[in-house]
Amino acid sequence: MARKREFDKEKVLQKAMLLFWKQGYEATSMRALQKTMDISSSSMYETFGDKRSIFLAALEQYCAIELKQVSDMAKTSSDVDVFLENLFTSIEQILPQEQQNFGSMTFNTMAEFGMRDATVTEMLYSHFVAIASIIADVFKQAQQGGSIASQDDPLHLAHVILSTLQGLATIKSMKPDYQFANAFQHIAVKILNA
Amino acid sequence: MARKREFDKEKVLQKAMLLFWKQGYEATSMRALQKTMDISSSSMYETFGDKRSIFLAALEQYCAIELKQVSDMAKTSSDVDVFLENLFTSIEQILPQEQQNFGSMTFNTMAEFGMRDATVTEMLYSHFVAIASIIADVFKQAQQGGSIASQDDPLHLAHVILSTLQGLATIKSMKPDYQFANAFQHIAVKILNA
DNA sequence: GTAATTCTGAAACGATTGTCTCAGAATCAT
DNA sequence: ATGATTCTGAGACAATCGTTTCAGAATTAC
Repeated sequence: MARKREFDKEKVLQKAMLLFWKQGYEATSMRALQKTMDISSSSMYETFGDKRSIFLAALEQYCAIELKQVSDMAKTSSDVDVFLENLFTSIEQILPQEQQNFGSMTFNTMAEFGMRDATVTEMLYSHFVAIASIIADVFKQAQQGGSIASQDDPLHLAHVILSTLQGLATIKSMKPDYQFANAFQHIAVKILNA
Repeated sequence: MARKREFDKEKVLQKAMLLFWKQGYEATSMRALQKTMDISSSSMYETFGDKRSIFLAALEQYCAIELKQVSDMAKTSSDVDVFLENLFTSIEQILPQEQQNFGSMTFNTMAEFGMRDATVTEMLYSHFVAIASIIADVFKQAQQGGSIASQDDPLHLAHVILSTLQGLATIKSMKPDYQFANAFQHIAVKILNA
């Protein structure tokens, strides 16, 4: 029979994801990708397909990681304040091994792609909705438990806060020591009680 | 003496700005730029310099337009609610002739560049701070006049609301019929009274 | 061993990238 | 008209782009 694949598909894809995340789609060349993934170009094309396919796979992996992270936070957070705290902390390090911050890959991709690629748009939006839905569930329970005062639709609250979070992440990707970061979380708490 | 320049530098630059805004930096080629600006490549390089220089000039023009727009709104809006209304409406059309939405060029550029170019970072951040400062002034006056209830630092409020606004603009650039857009403005009003 | 499969690395494909050059047409002041 | 200046348009530069090919080494199952 045949030789087995020598590299871990997921790990190699994660390296690609990190590069796309850091540099964006257009600024990332196949040669840079290949160097980072540390496999031959032939293996790269055979395993993942062309550049767009690699990007889609990388974006999907990013979404899955982010979704799991928020989902875990929703499960383990003792109350809404802790959950919010975790949410705002999470934008500092989605992947533990990386110390630098590149913002949110989904938001970066929204900004770069706009409506150019229907597949990308669909992925990004359904992911955004999924995350917002998780956050909304936490808010809804908190409303019912009386721990937040706002009577607004929890889904509305979730969308606004998620968007604010992404905005902050984008600013911090450019200005890591952005001095107003703390204000965001403070005001987010107020939103939930207005 | 010499022949005069036949094209309007500002107008040509605006065409470049629109293309960069729509497509981002990397996705915009010099040939596409030249076609859009509708001048010869020689004139292009002689008048504006290389690609990065054109981009910097275009970004500067965008910032100036946006700054003036927000500044005008701050002056003419009768009260905070109207000002907020205008702010949220403005992301639909910064330039009147364009019907499609590309989000905010400054935010898009933040996402695309990150910290790669110190000059770009400096431009973007100082612009962000300038806009936030204008918004903060409106909030401050409203606080003193008693038309908003929040006792938070108006600059903090301004930063959060501006970031939220940019986040919304980014989402709408991908999903123009984003169904939660209205919730943003509604919640923004609540922030100012929490 | 043999046969099957998958790796690598380098080379090459045409297309496109950013940039520059230059001859000639066009426009100006005198 | 003359000379000065600035336009245009086409073409060229080396470099890089995404992608494909292929010979040979490496690893597997029998």
